[in-house]
Amino acid sequence: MDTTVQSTEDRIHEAARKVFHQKGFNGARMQEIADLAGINKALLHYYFRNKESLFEKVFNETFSQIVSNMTKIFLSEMALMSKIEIFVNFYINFISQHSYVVPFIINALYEKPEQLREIITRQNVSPELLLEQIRKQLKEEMGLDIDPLHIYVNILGLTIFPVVAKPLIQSIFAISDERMVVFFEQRKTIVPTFISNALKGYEKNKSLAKI
Amino acid sequence: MDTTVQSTEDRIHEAARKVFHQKGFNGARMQEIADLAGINKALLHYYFRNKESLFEKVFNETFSQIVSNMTKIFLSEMALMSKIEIFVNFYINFISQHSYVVPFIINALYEKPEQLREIITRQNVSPELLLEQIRKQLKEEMGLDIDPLHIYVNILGLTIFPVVAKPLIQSIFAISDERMVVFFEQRKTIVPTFISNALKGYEKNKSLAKI
DNA sequence: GTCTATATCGGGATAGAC
DNA sequence: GTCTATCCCGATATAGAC
Repeated sequence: MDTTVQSTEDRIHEAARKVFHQKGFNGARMQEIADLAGINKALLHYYFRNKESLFEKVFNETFSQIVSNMTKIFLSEMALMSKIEIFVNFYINFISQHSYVVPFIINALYEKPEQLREIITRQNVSPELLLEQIRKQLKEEMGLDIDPLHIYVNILGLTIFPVVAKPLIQSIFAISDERMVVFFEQRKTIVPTFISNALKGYEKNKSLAKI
Repeated sequence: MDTTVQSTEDRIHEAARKVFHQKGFNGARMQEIADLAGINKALLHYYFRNKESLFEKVFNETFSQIVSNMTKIFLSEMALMSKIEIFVNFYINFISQHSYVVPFIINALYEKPEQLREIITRQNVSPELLLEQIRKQLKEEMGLDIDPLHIYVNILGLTIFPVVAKPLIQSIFAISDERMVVFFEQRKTIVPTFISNALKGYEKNKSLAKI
């Protein structure tokens, strides 16, 4: 018995993930998913009633993966700047390898906001812990009373935006694929340095730090 | 003669912009565009051969608007930090009012990279000037030899990402619409300060500034 | 569980009258 | 230029045999 052979359901699931990630709900074709899974369309509907339910499954899984990746490093026990370094490194690698994931989530949230909103709330994410942890570390390690949400969003923006907007940046600045690889490698050190500099700036100018 | 009444072509054009921006190419329906323009589908095809050509028109216009907004402030004659302040202020307002525009462009570039790539190159954007200008100002006003592309991308990421990812952030952190408005108002001052701090950090640590 | 065949419908595009 | 009617394909979904 060959355990490397996945069950049909798993193959469908994997194929659906790939196609939905790349094409989005509207762009995805059930035929393409079936082909990729090595089955026919009828069998898709045998396992999943319809396209919607298959999509929801993929969205749920992907969303929780994203959130988990975005939060778990910051919930660990390390110095804040170490967390930032690790996060930036990890995330640039992760999104480079799965460049479709974040646009997929963002796009999905624009395509069907109301349906997905409730799906998300059902996932009981607990971001309060995360923000509280960051607030505590900003205070204790750097003496800063800054809104942790802004700092966290800054970290995300500096890390995620360039990867997501890669096609846009590449088009505007006419950058080759090879130079883009170098560019993202550089960012693994540039971004943490940039953030570190910014936070140190607040330290010696604490009258402005209170936001 | 009422000059406030647009020509049919203009009404189609405006309707197409709205629908494509919100739904993307695959999500958009010719019927919806026709309804919004107050005409029927046949007339759409009379003015524009097919969906593709109508989309291209919208994409072209939107893309050049985005690029123009992204670059013109930095090509003017002001201190770099003033430019950054103005840019962040302007862009947070602009994207908040047109929240679909950036996702539209990014999504479009993922949906049909090869077709759009050539359309973009035809627009002869000149980003070299922009980067050269930023490099010059970093050097002359702050004594920094930093890659201007990274700094520029940082500015974009800090400004644009939170607006684009607004639905995501709002879902994860369970933030009300009202608090989001406040959040973006705060960012108009927080982001320039953050950037200013970061750049000042390079100044007094120039051994690390060379990237 | 898996297949082939088919129903059904939505949506882009065209024909042709006015 | 603008309309109604219609074509036609592609895509989701289902029926039913094996």
